[in-house]
Amino acid sequence: MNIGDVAERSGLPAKTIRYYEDIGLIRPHRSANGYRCFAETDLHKLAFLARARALGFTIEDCRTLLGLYEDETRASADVKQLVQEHLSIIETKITDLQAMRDTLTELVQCCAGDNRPDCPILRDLAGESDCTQGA
Amino acid sequence: MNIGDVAERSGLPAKTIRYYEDIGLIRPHRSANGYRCFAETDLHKLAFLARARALGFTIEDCRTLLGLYEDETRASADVKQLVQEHLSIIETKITDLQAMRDTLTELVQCCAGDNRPDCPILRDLAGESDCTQGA
DNA sequence: CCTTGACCTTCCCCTAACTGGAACCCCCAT
DNA sequence: ATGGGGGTTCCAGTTAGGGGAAGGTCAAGG
Repeated sequence: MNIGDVAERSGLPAKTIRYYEDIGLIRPHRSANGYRCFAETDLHKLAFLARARALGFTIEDCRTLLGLYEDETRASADVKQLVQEHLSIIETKITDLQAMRDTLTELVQCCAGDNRPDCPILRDLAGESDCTQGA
Repeated sequence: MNIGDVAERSGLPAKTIRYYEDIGLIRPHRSANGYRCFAETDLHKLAFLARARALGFTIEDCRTLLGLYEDETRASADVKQLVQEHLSIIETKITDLQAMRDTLTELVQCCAGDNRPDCPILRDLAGESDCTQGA
């Protein structure tokens, strides 16, 4: 298969696939004309990577996961631990974003949103006041 | 004030403050010796930026917000709209992360996490099976 | 007067994970 | 032979700074 075919079948852009080769995640063969020549196993790996990336794993996590996947003697505990660490990073991000959302929601509710300049959001950012009353 | 003082008082690293000058968010004066010389208004702006950044606004958002803050003829509607757009980006991120979390949580629960190689997480990433049973 | 240490300056490279574009090659159909 | 749609490499840019080098400045102490 050429890169266009695996791109379509894996759902990854060709650019990304070349990048993954660059950083050593995959090693497709080359045809006589210099084109990358992908086997089914390469496509399989790319699909694996696409799914792992979609679950938010970093590239380095993906590298590790791929290594574990190919290691028939792995311990599932190693996989589980990696995933749990990733999960806790995600939980932290969610918590942080929720805090932002809550604050911003409150600010938005306090702002008249008309054509007058008075704005509790800007006052808050300037540290001048709480949201519910004027400066 | 020198940069160290405003760094401490604004909570921003000196590096960040220099960067903000680089990209035109602030314009501190210079002393005769070439040192940046910050007025209270600069410190005020930096605190504004620190708070806006902590709420997840991009640097470009911050630039716009600062412009609105300094524009006495602004309409609060413009501020509100910017914040609402930012909010919807945050909501999207939260939703995405929650979806990842839910999937990963399910996968983790299915994995024995022992020293055997059999791992439903890897099977899932490989697209081989659902989580609750072997391949 | 000299030194020491803390502070400041600019400059350049590095990060993550790609994306866009330029310049060029290859293959097939007309 | 030529046009279009593949493919190739390499370079630069993205966010929001961080790390560190090489060097100027200032105040205190010996």
